[in-house]
Amino acid sequence: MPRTKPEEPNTHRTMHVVNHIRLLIENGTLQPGDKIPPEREFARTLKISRASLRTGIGYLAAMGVMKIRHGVGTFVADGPPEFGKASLSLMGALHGFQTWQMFEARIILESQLAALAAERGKEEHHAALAEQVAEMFASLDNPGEYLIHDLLFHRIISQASGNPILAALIETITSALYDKRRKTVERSTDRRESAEMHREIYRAIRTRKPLEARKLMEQHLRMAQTAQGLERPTERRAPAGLVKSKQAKLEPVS
Amino acid sequence: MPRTKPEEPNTHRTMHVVNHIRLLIENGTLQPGDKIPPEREFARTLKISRASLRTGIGYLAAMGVMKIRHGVGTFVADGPPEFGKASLSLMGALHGFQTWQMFEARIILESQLAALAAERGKEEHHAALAEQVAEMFASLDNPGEYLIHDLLFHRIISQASGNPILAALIETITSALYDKRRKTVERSTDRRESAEMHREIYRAIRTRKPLEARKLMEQHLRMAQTAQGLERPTERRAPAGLVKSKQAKLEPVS
DNA sequence: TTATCTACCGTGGTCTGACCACTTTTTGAA
DNA sequence: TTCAAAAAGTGGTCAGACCACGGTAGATAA
Repeated sequence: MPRTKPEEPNTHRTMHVVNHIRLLIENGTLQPGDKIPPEREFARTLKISRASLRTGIGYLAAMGVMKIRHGVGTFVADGPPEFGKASLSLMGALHGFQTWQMFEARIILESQLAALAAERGKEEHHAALAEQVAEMFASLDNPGEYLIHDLLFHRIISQASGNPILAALIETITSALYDKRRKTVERSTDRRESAEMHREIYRAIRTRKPLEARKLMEQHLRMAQTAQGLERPTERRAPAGLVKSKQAKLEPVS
Repeated sequence: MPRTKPEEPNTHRTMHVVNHIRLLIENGTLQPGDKIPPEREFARTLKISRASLRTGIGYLAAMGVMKIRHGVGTFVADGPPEFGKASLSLMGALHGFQTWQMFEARIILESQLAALAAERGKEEHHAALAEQVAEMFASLDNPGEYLIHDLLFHRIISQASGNPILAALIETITSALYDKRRKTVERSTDRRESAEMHREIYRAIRTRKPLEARKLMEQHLRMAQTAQGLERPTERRAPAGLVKSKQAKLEPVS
């Protein structure tokens, strides 16, 4: 009789909490924006200590599934899907992500997203895009306002693409890029040019021209990249031996 | 004198821990694979309770930055960069991700990744790819073994792309897809065909033909998708009113 | 009556210290 | 020498108390 362990109430309380909440979400009991019971009460319900419950909730919060508001309560995340805010930042510190790499990822993803939006976008998306373009033209002299509509424009395209996973990926990268972007002081003429590019993208999407939408989006983003001096450093390939910077070491694929 | 608060030892202990460890990583004190001090000791060092320290560590672990091993210690994650394992799964439950959407994201990302690898791949990557292709041909009759080399092949391409962010994105999606994939019983003839496609992709990368590499990769993945019956459901667009399934509701862009 | 402030309450945040569970290392007996 | 038992080291859980924040209802002032 090697091991007789019929019941195992162990199995990490953390995951117990995570799975429990996952079930509540999957079966519709918990919807985005909903509030979960207070910690003390919820802990009693699950028959675990409040400390363990908090560990599980913290886990979910770290991944952007839950939003905790001190003194108010804990809620299921609403708004656009997004991976943990600090996630990219932390991973960046660990693996030496460069800003130009974030931009490259964004260009690749968002260009494709624009093409998908052109294929699948619905009338409601077209209307929303048109509105944002109009708002952009209306706020050429208000950098803060302009930026908001710029962000919304891109977010609507994400939704119109019909692929929430790609949308979430983009959202994560964009939010990480946002801080740096905000610091850039753009000239009014830049904004005008930018607004017109957005309008062209909108038209390509509305008239369902995926190839053109992709091309325009890529062009737009490359221009934005250049404006912030975030291009990929010129490739000066090492002749023979590779010079490894501190974090450039190649993962051994374990 | 309304408020005299020169020092603010508050600022969420959790983030305090996160930032502290982030700094240790950024300045090189902590490298992937390193072990951090025992909780009791570390907590004393940071002048916080062990409970708070654990909250912070849990946060980092949730995002895949730290790996906790009960009875052994807590370590900085090594291996390929990857966002939290359960992350996609949780987000999927919350926003109704579909399997075909995961596959679509993978196709888009990985095709582009193959193109980048063809542009930037180094000799070491070419060698590693060749080895995996050889191993694949050598294990046509061993599904488990074959799958390992298949995964490694794609992972090496990720590294060769020179963009660790895109690599991390792919890694996350792939690992989420892995479980479903493992269940599929593939025929030996399928594997042979698959292996030959991999070889062609390898050749395109080695001879630095980005367009061809992308095309082949896309072709390969679409075939894999079909083999598992994960295509996008045929678009039967609703005539007038849109029928919204439970999770298909459009985010209101907040 | 209306506006404002303040005290209270509910909720998440932190602390303490004890004990449990898993691994690895050491010990000591066969 | 071998191997099983004990000890040590580390993360996991628990309990209960108290702190900090945000919202709100009642008290107070205009």
